[in-house]
Amino acid sequence: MAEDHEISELTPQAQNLKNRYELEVEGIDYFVRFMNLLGLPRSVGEIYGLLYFSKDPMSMDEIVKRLGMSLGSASQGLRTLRSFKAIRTTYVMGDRKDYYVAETEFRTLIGTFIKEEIMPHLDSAGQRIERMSHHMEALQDLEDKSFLQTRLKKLERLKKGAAAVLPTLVGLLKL
Amino acid sequence: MAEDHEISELTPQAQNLKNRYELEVEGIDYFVRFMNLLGLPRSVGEIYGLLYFSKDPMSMDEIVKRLGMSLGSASQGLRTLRSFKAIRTTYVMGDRKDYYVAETEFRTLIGTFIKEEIMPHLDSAGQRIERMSHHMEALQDLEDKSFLQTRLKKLERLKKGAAAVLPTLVGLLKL
DNA sequence: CAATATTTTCAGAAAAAAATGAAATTTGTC
DNA sequence: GACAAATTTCATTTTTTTCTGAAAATATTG
Repeated sequence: MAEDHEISELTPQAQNLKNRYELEVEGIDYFVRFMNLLGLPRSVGEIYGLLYFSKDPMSMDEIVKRLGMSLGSASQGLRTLRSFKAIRTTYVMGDRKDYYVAETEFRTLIGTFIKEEIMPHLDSAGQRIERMSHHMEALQDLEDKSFLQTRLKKLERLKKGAAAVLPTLVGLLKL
Repeated sequence: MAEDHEISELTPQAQNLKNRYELEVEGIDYFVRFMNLLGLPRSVGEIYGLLYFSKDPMSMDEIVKRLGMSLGSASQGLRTLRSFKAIRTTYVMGDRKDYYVAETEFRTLIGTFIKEEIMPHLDSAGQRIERMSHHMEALQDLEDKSFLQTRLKKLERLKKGAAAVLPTLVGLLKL
Protein backbone atom coordinates (compact mmCIF):
# COMPACT_ATOMS: atom_id res chain seq x y z
CA MET A 1 0.00 0.00 0.00
CA ALA A 2 2.81 2.37 0.91
CA GLU A 3 4.31 1.71 -2.50
CA ASP A 4 1.04 2.54 -4.20
CA HIS A 5 1.01 5.85 -2.43
CA GLU A 6 4.49 6.69 -3.48
CA ILE A 7 3.46 6.15 -7.06
CA SER A 8 0.07 7.86 -7.08
CA GLU A 9 0.62 10.75 -4.67
CA LEU A 10 2.31 13.81 -6.06
CA THR A 11 4.22 16.56 -4.39
CA PRO A 12 2.35 19.88 -4.37
CA GLN A 13 4.66 21.20 -7.07
CA ALA A 14 4.07 18.20 -9.30
CA GLN A 15 0.33 18.42 -8.74
CA ASN A 16 0.51 22.06 -9.69
CA LEU A 17 2.30 21.34 -12.94
CA LYS A 18 -0.19 18.64 -13.70
CA ASN A 19 -3.09 21.03 -13.17
CA ARG A 20 -1.55 23.64 -15.40
CA TYR A 21 -0.90 21.05 -18.04
CA GLU A 22 -4.37 19.58 -17.96
CA LEU A 23 -5.95 22.99 -18.07
CA GLU A 24 -3.95 23.78 -21.17
CA VAL A 25 -4.78 20.50 -22.88
CA GLU A 26 -8.46 20.96 -22.18
CA GLY A 27 -8.27 24.56 -23.34
CA ILE A 28 -6.64 23.57 -26.61
CA ASP A 29 -9.28 20.94 -27.11
CA TYR A 30 -11.91 23.59 -26.49
CA PHE A 31 -10.69 25.72 -29.35
CA VAL A 32 -10.09 22.79 -31.65
CA ARG A 33 -13.81 22.07 -31.36
CA PHE A 34 -14.77 25.69 -31.68
CA MET A 35 -12.71 26.25 -34.81
CA ASN A 36 -13.99 22.99 -36.16
CA LEU A 37 -17.52 24.36 -35.85
CA LEU A 38 -16.39 27.20 -38.10
CA GLY A 39 -14.95 24.69 -40.56
CA LEU A 40 -11.33 25.37 -39.71
CA PRO A 41 -8.71 22.62 -39.45
CA ARG A 42 -7.61 21.22 -36.14
CA SER A 43 -4.15 22.75 -36.38
CA VAL A 44 -5.67 26.22 -36.38
CA GLY A 45 -7.62 25.47 -33.22
CA GLU A 46 -4.57 23.99 -31.54
CA ILE A 47 -2.45 27.04 -32.20
CA TYR A 48 -5.09 29.47 -31.10
CA GLY A 49 -5.82 27.45 -27.96
CA LEU A 50 -2.16 27.30 -27.04
CA LEU A 51 -1.78 31.05 -27.48
CA TYR A 52 -5.03 31.85 -25.72
CA PHE A 53 -3.83 30.16 -22.55
CA SER A 54 -0.28 31.37 -22.75
CA LYS A 55 0.66 34.49 -20.83
CA ASP A 56 3.78 35.03 -22.91
CA PRO A 57 4.04 35.59 -26.65
CA MET A 58 5.21 32.51 -28.50
CA SER A 59 7.39 32.03 -31.55
CA MET A 60 6.55 29.64 -34.33
CA ASP A 61 9.24 27.15 -33.37
CA GLU A 62 7.98 27.13 -29.80
CA ILE A 63 4.49 26.42 -31.08
CA VAL A 64 5.82 23.64 -33.28
CA LYS A 65 7.68 22.12 -30.35
CA ARG A 66 4.81 22.40 -27.90
CA LEU A 67 2.17 21.03 -30.23
CA GLY A 68 4.35 18.55 -32.06
CA MET A 69 3.14 19.80 -35.41
CA SER A 70 5.04 20.44 -38.61
CA LEU A 71 6.49 23.80 -39.61
CA GLY A 72 4.22 23.83 -42.61
CA SER A 73 1.06 23.41 -40.56
CA ALA A 74 2.18 26.02 -38.08
CA SER A 75 2.98 28.55 -40.79
CA GLN A 76 -0.29 27.88 -42.55
CA GLY A 77 -2.28 27.96 -39.33
CA LEU A 78 -0.71 31.20 -38.18
CA ARG A 79 -1.51 32.75 -41.53
CA THR A 80 -5.16 31.75 -41.20
CA LEU A 81 -5.37 33.10 -37.67
CA ARG A 82 -3.77 36.36 -38.74
CA SER A 83 -6.26 36.68 -41.58
CA PHE A 84 -9.08 36.52 -39.02
CA LYS A 85 -7.22 38.89 -36.72
CA ALA A 86 -7.41 36.16 -34.11
CA ILE A 87 -3.75 36.65 -33.27
CA ARG A 88 -1.23 39.41 -33.65
CA THR A 89 2.54 39.59 -33.73
CA THR A 90 4.57 41.14 -30.97
CA TYR A 91 8.02 42.56 -31.05
CA VAL A 92 10.41 40.91 -28.65
CA MET A 93 13.62 42.81 -28.11
CA GLY A 94 16.82 41.24 -29.22
CA ASP A 95 15.17 38.42 -31.11
CA ARG A 96 14.51 38.28 -34.78
CA LYS A 97 11.75 35.72 -34.58
CA ASP A 98 8.14 36.77 -34.79
CA TYR A 99 6.20 36.31 -31.61
CA TYR A 100 2.48 35.73 -31.51
CA VAL A 101 -0.25 36.60 -29.01
CA ALA A 102 -3.90 35.64 -29.05
CA GLU A 103 -6.39 38.38 -29.68
CA THR A 104 -9.08 37.76 -27.10
CA GLU A 105 -11.77 40.08 -28.33
CA PHE A 106 -14.14 37.45 -29.67
CA ARG A 107 -16.45 40.02 -31.07
CA THR A 108 -13.81 41.31 -33.46
CA LEU A 109 -12.80 37.79 -34.27
CA ILE A 110 -16.30 36.67 -35.14
CA GLY A 111 -16.92 39.91 -36.99
CA THR A 112 -13.93 39.31 -39.21
CA PHE A 113 -15.00 35.75 -39.79
CA ILE A 114 -18.45 36.83 -40.90
CA LYS A 115 -17.09 39.56 -43.12
CA GLU A 116 -14.41 37.43 -44.75
CA GLU A 117 -16.04 34.04 -44.89
CA ILE A 118 -19.79 34.46 -44.91
CA MET A 119 -20.49 37.73 -46.67
CA PRO A 120 -18.72 36.80 -49.91
CA HIS A 121 -20.98 33.76 -50.09
CA LEU A 122 -24.02 35.94 -49.68
CA ASP A 123 -22.86 38.14 -52.53
CA SER A 124 -22.41 35.27 -54.92
CA ALA A 125 -25.72 33.86 -53.71
CA GLY A 126 -27.38 37.08 -54.79
CA GLN A 127 -25.86 36.83 -58.24
CA ARG A 128 -26.94 33.23 -58.55
CA ILE A 129 -30.49 34.11 -57.62
CA GLU A 130 -30.48 36.77 -60.32
CA ARG A 131 -29.37 34.31 -62.96
CA MET A 132 -32.05 31.88 -61.88
CA SER A 133 -34.71 34.57 -61.98
CA HIS A 134 -33.64 35.38 -65.48
CA HIS A 135 -34.15 31.80 -66.58
CA MET A 136 -37.43 31.69 -64.73
CA GLU A 137 -38.83 34.76 -66.49
CA ALA A 138 -38.38 33.09 -69.85
CA LEU A 139 -40.37 29.97 -69.01
CA GLN A 140 -43.49 29.09 -71.03
CA ASP A 141 -45.36 26.84 -68.64
CA LEU A 142 -47.11 29.38 -66.45
CA GLU A 143 -47.85 27.05 -63.58
CA ASP A 144 -44.24 25.96 -63.32
CA LYS A 145 -43.12 29.53 -63.74
CA SER A 146 -45.20 30.86 -60.89
CA PHE A 147 -44.12 27.96 -58.68
CA LEU A 148 -40.49 28.77 -59.31
CA GLN A 149 -41.14 32.46 -58.84
CA THR A 150 -42.42 31.75 -55.34
CA ARG A 151 -39.43 29.59 -54.53
CA LEU A 152 -36.97 32.13 -55.82
CA LYS A 153 -38.64 34.89 -53.83
CA LYS A 154 -38.24 32.82 -50.71
CA LEU A 155 -34.56 32.31 -51.44
CA GLU A 156 -34.17 36.01 -51.99
CA ARG A 157 -35.78 36.73 -48.65
CA LEU A 158 -33.49 34.24 -46.92
CA LYS A 159 -30.50 35.91 -48.47
CA LYS A 160 -31.65 39.38 -47.54
CA GLY A 161 -32.51 38.25 -44.04
CA ALA A 162 -29.10 36.70 -43.54
CA ALA A 163 -27.34 39.77 -44.89
CA ALA A 164 -29.27 41.91 -42.42
CA VAL A 165 -29.03 39.64 -39.41
CA LEU A 166 -25.38 38.62 -39.48
CA PRO A 167 -23.86 42.04 -38.83
CA THR A 168 -26.48 42.58 -36.14
CA LEU A 169 -25.35 39.36 -34.56
CA VAL A 170 -21.89 40.81 -34.01
CA GLY A 171 -23.45 43.79 -32.28
CA LEU A 172 -25.51 41.53 -30.03
CA LEU A 173 -22.38 39.70 -29.00
CA LYS A 174 -21.21 42.77 -27.10
CA LEU A 175 -21.03 40.44 -24.13
CA MET B 1 -23.38 30.73 -91.64
CA ALA B 2 -26.79 29.20 -92.27
CA GLU B 3 -25.47 25.92 -90.94
CA ASP B 4 -24.21 27.61 -87.81
CA HIS B 5 -27.69 28.92 -87.19
CA GLU B 6 -29.27 25.56 -87.59
CA ILE B 7 -26.94 24.22 -84.94
CA SER B 8 -27.07 27.01 -82.39
CA GLU B 9 -30.66 28.19 -82.62
CA LEU B 10 -33.22 26.29 -80.66
CA THR B 11 -36.92 25.93 -81.07
CA PRO B 12 -38.91 27.76 -78.39
CA GLN B 13 -39.73 24.45 -76.72
CA ALA B 14 -36.11 23.39 -76.64
CA GLN B 15 -35.08 26.78 -75.29
CA ASN B 16 -37.72 26.41 -72.64
CA LEU B 17 -36.44 23.02 -71.55
CA LYS B 18 -32.94 24.37 -71.48
CA ASN B 19 -33.99 27.25 -69.23
CA ARG B 20 -35.78 24.95 -66.86
CA TYR B 21 -32.79 22.67 -66.76
CA GLU B 22 -30.26 25.40 -66.17
CA LEU B 23 -32.38 26.93 -63.46
CA GLU B 24 -32.50 23.60 -61.72
CA VAL B 25 -28.78 23.00 -62.03
CA GLU B 26 -28.00 26.43 -60.66
CA GLY B 27 -30.52 25.93 -57.89
CA ILE B 28 -28.98 22.64 -56.86
CA ASP B 29 -25.57 24.26 -56.88
CA TYR B 30 -26.98 26.98 -54.66
CA PHE B 31 -27.98 24.55 -51.98
CA VAL B 32 -24.84 22.48 -52.31
CA ARG B 33 -22.92 25.59 -51.31
CA PHE B 34 -25.36 26.53 -48.61
CA MET B 35 -25.30 23.10 -46.98
CA ASN B 36 -21.56 23.06 -47.36
CA LEU B 37 -21.42 26.23 -45.27
CA LEU B 38 -23.22 24.27 -42.56
CA GLY B 39 -20.69 21.45 -42.91
CA LEU B 40 -23.06 19.07 -44.67
CA PRO B 41 -21.95 16.82 -47.54
CA ARG B 42 -22.65 17.72 -51.13
CA SER B 43 -25.17 14.91 -51.59
CA VAL B 44 -27.39 16.47 -48.95
CA GLY B 45 -27.33 19.80 -50.74
CA GLU B 46 -28.05 18.16 -54.07
CA ILE B 47 -31.08 16.35 -52.79
CA TYR B 48 -32.50 19.36 -51.04
CA GLY B 49 -31.88 21.56 -54.05
CA LEU B 50 -33.59 19.12 -56.36
CA LEU B 51 -36.62 18.89 -54.10
CA TYR B 52 -36.74 22.62 -53.46
CA PHE B 53 -37.17 23.30 -57.16
CA SER B 54 -39.48 20.41 -57.87
CA LYS B 55 -43.20 21.05 -57.85
CA ASP B 56 -43.98 17.39 -57.42
CA PRO B 57 -42.97 15.06 -54.60
CA MET B 58 -40.14 12.76 -55.57
CA SER B 59 -39.33 9.20 -54.64
CA MET B 60 -35.86 8.05 -53.69
CA ASP B 61 -35.31 6.20 -56.94
CA GLU B 62 -36.31 9.28 -58.91
CA ILE B 63 -33.80 11.30 -56.90
CA VAL B 64 -31.13 8.69 -57.53
CA LYS B 65 -31.87 8.72 -61.25
CA ARG B 66 -31.99 12.50 -61.56
CA LEU B 67 -28.84 13.17 -59.58
CA GLY B 68 -26.91 10.11 -60.66
CA MET B 69 -26.03 9.27 -57.10
CA SER B 70 -25.95 5.96 -55.30
CA LEU B 71 -28.82 4.53 -53.31
CA GLY B 72 -26.68 4.66 -50.22
CA SER B 73 -25.97 8.37 -50.53
CA ALA B 74 -29.61 9.10 -51.25
CA SER B 75 -30.84 7.12 -48.28
CA GLN B 76 -28.26 8.70 -45.99
CA GLY B 77 -28.89 12.18 -47.35
CA LEU B 78 -32.65 11.87 -46.97
CA ARG B 79 -32.17 10.73 -43.40
CA THR B 80 -30.05 13.79 -42.65
CA LEU B 81 -32.57 16.13 -44.24
CA ARG B 82 -35.40 14.51 -42.32
CA SER B 83 -33.47 14.94 -39.09
CA PHE B 84 -33.32 18.68 -39.74
CA LYS B 85 -36.95 18.72 -40.79
CA ALA B 86 -35.76 20.11 -44.11
CA ILE B 87 -37.97 17.66 -45.99
CA ARG B 88 -41.06 15.67 -45.25
CA THR B 89 -42.66 12.58 -46.71
CA THR B 90 -45.88 12.68 -48.64
CA TYR B 91 -48.37 9.97 -49.29
CA VAL B 92 -48.98 9.28 -52.95
CA MET B 93 -52.03 7.20 -53.68
CA GLY B 94 -51.54 3.80 -55.18
CA ASP B 95 -47.79 3.75 -54.72
CA ARG B 96 -45.83 2.09 -52.00
CA LYS B 97 -42.78 4.25 -52.37
CA ASP B 98 -42.12 7.15 -50.04
CA TYR B 99 -42.33 10.54 -51.68
CA TYR B 100 -40.42 13.56 -50.44
CA VAL B 101 -41.11 17.29 -50.52
CA ALA B 102 -38.88 20.13 -49.46
CA GLU B 103 -39.84 22.04 -46.38
CA THR B 104 -39.41 25.66 -47.38
CA GLU B 105 -39.72 27.35 -44.02
CA PHE B 106 -36.08 28.26 -43.57
CA ARG B 107 -36.69 29.59 -40.12
CA THR B 108 -37.74 26.17 -38.85
CA LEU B 109 -34.91 24.58 -40.73
CA ILE B 110 -32.27 26.83 -39.25
CA GLY B 111 -33.88 26.59 -35.86
CA THR B 112 -33.60 22.81 -35.93
CA PHE B 113 -30.02 23.04 -37.07
CA ILE B 114 -29.11 25.32 -34.19
CA LYS B 115 -30.93 23.19 -31.67
CA GLU B 116 -29.51 19.89 -32.87
CA GLU B 117 -26.05 20.83 -34.01
CA ILE B 118 -24.94 23.93 -32.16
CA MET B 119 -26.58 23.81 -28.76
CA PRO B 120 -25.12 20.43 -27.76
CA HIS B 121 -21.68 21.90 -28.40
CA LEU B 122 -22.48 24.82 -26.13
CA ASP B 123 -23.49 22.43 -23.38
CA SER B 124 -20.30 20.45 -23.52
CA ALA B 125 -18.39 23.72 -23.77
CA GLY B 126 -19.91 24.74 -20.47
CA GLN B 127 -18.80 21.51 -18.84
CA ARG B 128 -15.32 21.90 -20.23
CA ILE B 129 -15.05 25.42 -18.85
CA GLU B 130 -16.06 24.11 -15.46
CA ARG B 131 -13.35 21.47 -15.48
CA MET B 132 -10.80 24.06 -16.50
CA SER B 133 -11.91 26.42 -13.75
CA HIS B 134 -11.48 23.62 -11.29
CA HIS B 135 -7.88 23.09 -12.35
CA MET B 136 -7.32 26.83 -12.32
CA GLU B 137 -8.50 27.22 -8.73
CA ALA B 138 -5.88 24.80 -7.52
CA LEU B 139 -2.93 26.62 -9.05
CA GLN B 140 -0.12 27.94 -6.82
CA ASP B 141 1.42 30.63 -9.01
CA LEU B 142 -0.91 33.53 -8.35
CA GLU B 143 0.04 35.57 -11.38
CA ASP B 144 -0.58 32.67 -13.72
CA LYS B 145 -3.75 31.83 -11.82
CA SER B 146 -5.24 35.27 -12.20
CA PHE B 147 -4.26 35.39 -15.87
CA LEU B 148 -6.06 32.14 -16.49
CA GLN B 149 -9.01 33.27 -14.44
CA THR B 150 -9.45 36.24 -16.76
CA ARG B 151 -9.21 34.07 -19.83
CA LEU B 152 -11.69 31.56 -18.50
CA LYS B 153 -14.13 34.31 -17.61
CA LYS B 154 -13.94 35.56 -21.17
CA LEU B 155 -14.65 32.09 -22.49
CA GLU B 156 -17.58 31.80 -20.15
CA ARG B 157 -18.97 35.08 -21.42
CA LEU B 158 -18.58 33.97 -25.02
CA LYS B 159 -20.44 30.79 -24.27
CA LYS B 160 -23.24 32.58 -22.43
CA GLY B 161 -23.47 35.17 -25.19
CA ALA B 162 -23.74 32.52 -27.86
CA ALA B 163 -26.35 30.60 -25.90
CA ALA B 164 -28.40 33.78 -25.64
CA VAL B 165 -27.92 35.07 -29.14
CA LEU B 166 -28.49 31.95 -31.21
CA PRO B 167 -32.14 31.42 -30.36
CA THR B 168 -32.70 35.16 -30.85
CA LEU B 169 -31.19 34.79 -34.27
CA VAL B 170 -33.95 32.42 -35.29
CA GLY B 171 -36.49 34.95 -34.15
CA LEU B 172 -34.83 37.71 -36.14
CA LEU B 173 -35.00 35.56 -39.23
CA LYS B 174 -38.78 35.98 -39.31
CA LEU B 175 -38.19 37.50 -42.71
C1' DC C 1 -47.49 -15.60 -45.38
C1' DA C 2 -45.00 -15.79 -49.53
C1' DA C 3 -43.40 -12.91 -53.01
C1' DT C 4 -41.67 -8.61 -54.18
C1' DA C 5 -40.71 -3.82 -53.80
C1' DT C 6 -38.43 -0.39 -51.01
C1' DT C 7 -35.24 1.24 -47.81
C1' DT C 8 -31.30 0.88 -44.79
C1' DT C 9 -26.83 -0.57 -43.52
C1' DC C 10 -22.10 -1.08 -43.88
C1' DA C 11 -17.51 -2.72 -45.63
C1' DG C 12 -14.63 -1.20 -49.03
C1' DA C 13 -13.39 2.33 -52.78
C1' DA C 14 -12.84 6.96 -54.13
C1' DA C 15 -12.35 11.68 -53.25
C1' DA C 16 -11.28 15.58 -50.45
C1' DA C 17 -8.90 17.83 -46.82
C1' DA C 18 -5.08 18.39 -43.87
C1' DA C 19 -0.36 17.58 -42.42
C1' DT C 20 4.44 16.89 -43.49
C1' DG C 21 9.06 18.28 -44.47
C1' DA C 22 12.46 19.67 -47.49
C1' DA C 23 13.50 23.20 -50.85
C1' DA C 24 12.88 28.02 -52.01
C1' DT C 25 12.18 32.51 -50.53
C1' DT C 26 12.28 36.25 -47.49
C1' DT C 27 14.06 38.82 -43.71
C1' DG C 28 17.31 40.60 -40.67
C1' DT C 29 22.24 41.16 -39.07
C1' DC C 30 26.97 42.01 -39.18
C1' DG D 1 25.87 42.36 -49.74
C1' DA D 2 27.03 37.85 -47.86
C1' DC D 3 25.59 35.00 -44.37
C1' DA D 4 22.35 32.82 -41.38
C1' DA D 5 18.02 32.54 -39.31
C1' DA D 6 13.14 32.50 -39.96
C1' DT D 7 9.31 31.79 -42.72
C1' DT D 8 6.67 30.30 -46.65
C1' DT D 9 5.59 27.26 -50.31
C1' DC D 10 4.28 23.15 -52.32
C1' DA D 11 4.72 18.23 -53.99
C1' DT D 12 3.89 14.22 -51.53
C1' DT D 13 1.89 11.42 -47.81
C1' DT D 14 -1.43 10.65 -44.36
C1' DT D 15 -5.84 11.08 -42.52
C1' DT D 16 -10.63 11.95 -42.78
C1' DT D 17 -14.81 12.27 -45.12
C1' DT D 18 -17.96 10.94 -48.47
C1' DC D 19 -19.76 7.81 -51.83
C1' DT D 20 -20.79 3.28 -53.64
C1' DG D 21 -23.23 -0.92 -54.23
C1' DA D 22 -24.51 -5.23 -52.84
C1' DA D 23 -26.40 -7.67 -48.92
C1' DA D 24 -29.57 -7.39 -45.04
C1' DA D 25 -33.62 -5.65 -43.14
C1' DT D 26 -38.12 -3.84 -43.49
C1' DA D 27 -42.51 -2.94 -45.38
C1' DT D 28 -46.31 -3.80 -48.62
C1' DT D 29 -49.41 -6.32 -51.45
C1' DG D 30 -52.01 -10.13 -53.29
